[in-house]
Amino acid sequence: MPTALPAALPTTARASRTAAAATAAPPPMPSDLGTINVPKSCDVLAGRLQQQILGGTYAPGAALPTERELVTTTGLGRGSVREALRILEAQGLVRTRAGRYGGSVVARPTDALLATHINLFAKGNSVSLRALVEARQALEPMVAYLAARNRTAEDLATLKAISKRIDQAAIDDVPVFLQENVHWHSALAAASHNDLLRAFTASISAQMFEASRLDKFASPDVRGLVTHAHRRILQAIEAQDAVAARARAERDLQAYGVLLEAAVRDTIKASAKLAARKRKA
Amino acid sequence: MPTALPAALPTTARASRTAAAATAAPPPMPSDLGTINVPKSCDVLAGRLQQQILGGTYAPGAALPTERELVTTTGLGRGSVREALRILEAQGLVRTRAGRYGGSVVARPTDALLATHINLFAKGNSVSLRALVEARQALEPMVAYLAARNRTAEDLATLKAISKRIDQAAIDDVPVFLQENVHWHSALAAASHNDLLRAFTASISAQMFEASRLDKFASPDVRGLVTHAHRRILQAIEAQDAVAARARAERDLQAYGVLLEAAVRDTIKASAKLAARKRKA
DNA sequence: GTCAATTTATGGTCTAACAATTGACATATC
DNA sequence: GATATGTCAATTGTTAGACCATAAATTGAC
Repeated sequence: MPTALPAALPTTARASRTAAAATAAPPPMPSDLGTINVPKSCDVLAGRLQQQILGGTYAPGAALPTERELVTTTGLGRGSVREALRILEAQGLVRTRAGRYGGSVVARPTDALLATHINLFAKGNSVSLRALVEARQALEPMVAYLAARNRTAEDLATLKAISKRIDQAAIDDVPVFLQENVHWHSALAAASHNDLLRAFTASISAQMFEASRLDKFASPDVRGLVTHAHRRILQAIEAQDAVAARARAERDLQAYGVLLEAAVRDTIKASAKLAARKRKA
Repeated sequence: MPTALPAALPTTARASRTAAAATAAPPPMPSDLGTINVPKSCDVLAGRLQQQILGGTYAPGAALPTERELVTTTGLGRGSVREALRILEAQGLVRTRAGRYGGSVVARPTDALLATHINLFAKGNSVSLRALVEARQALEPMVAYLAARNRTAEDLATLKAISKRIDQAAIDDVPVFLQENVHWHSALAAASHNDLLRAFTASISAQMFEASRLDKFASPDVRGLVTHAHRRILQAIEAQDAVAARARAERDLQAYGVLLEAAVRDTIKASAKLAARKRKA
């Protein structure tokens, strides 16, 4: 028999396998045991380790016990231990390396990982382009505001360099233009010095990049609008005028949203026309 | 020898184990092979399945092949297959059940799961309360705006019910007050009918709830301010006046932020005083 | 018809073994 | 001495096989 583990399962770990009865915890009625939930051993271990990592028992960079140590201390099999480590790895809390002096070390979840998860959520739930644009309209003005307030000289230099590359590419190199555009938004978010907004923005920018590449939404006049908007926002950030930066970001995003909606409408019309032609033939 | 798998690893799966050389892809210089990255078989399988799920090969609700089928079709061992499934499970893309006619079925990543990952990111990177408040200041006005525009009659009824409960609890039941407060923000976000904003808001609300519970930040006057703010926003949402809803959310969040900062300053002062007293003794 | 026992395909878990990886150390070569 | 090269050992990576636990379908008793 596998060694019995104490039953507490951290709530942050993962969704429970069986739906909770009615509204959350069942009241302790006499002889009315609530729905019983038997967690997987790997989930329990992952949850425990997660608690310890977040609780500071293992600082970032510190080495977790080796797999075989975990096997002996927990009484679980190596397979279960490894599954637990894969879960923690997917959460970005550990990094595992093979070889002597290898093993699992505690890590901080990266921006990129959070962006991946946001991406999965959006794709998995078929989040509309409209919702994406709305989220960006919510975030970017605050990002611009904070960037103007908190930017360093280095942030400003980075933004200027990217802006220059965008101006050059806007003339004739659409792929580079779009790519550098993503960089601009990332750099802006970095300048805000707010990790959460930075991660949110990174994910949304990446997704809008995909969308605009697929929908071929980057006509010369849109490119002109974008470069102009960047210039104006950059000026406000250079002057550290937070209120102006926010106002300009708001206005330009509104214009961008209108343009995008028009483009989407056109695309839909075009595909409808195409479908009609197909029906005729 | 383990069966050789074709080498393409989807970029969305996980961070690569070895750092990429310099800036992204190394140019194809003669005899300059880039850093070689040998992925784990479970990561490759997880990536493939992820691609198939997102690509529509398996629709939500559809059953994945059984573990043993995957073992035979991929040539991998069962351990690797199971590790891949744990990764997908952590990403919220599959749900696995034991027993006959059990197995892994494709799922949509839930709000709660995304909130968990945002939570891990914030905790793992020690994101400041200030950053949290700023993110909320960015999101909530847009949420209120959209809620006023998109709310259904049902949304409105839910918000009213919660608002009533908050008013009652504000008088003397602080824990319930705080908990219902989280519900309020969730319901508001739900009324916006924007999945992304809903998930973001849910995570941030939950984290602020924790923070305010720990910091005992809920004095009677703060509670009064909050209930008043909710009433005003609710009125705008009932009237479907999006602009007013946004403006009120903005104003109230600003006030809230100021109050919170003052409270944090007090807490710091108090703990400093305490430390000073300890040094004396 | 209802309920309990049985069946059986599935995931959950452990053990055991070997392969692959990788950093440290020792050795050889110049 | 400096720089390759080889060897070693600890660790993860991976497979194989067995058995247990779970749960839906089926069967059978009443």
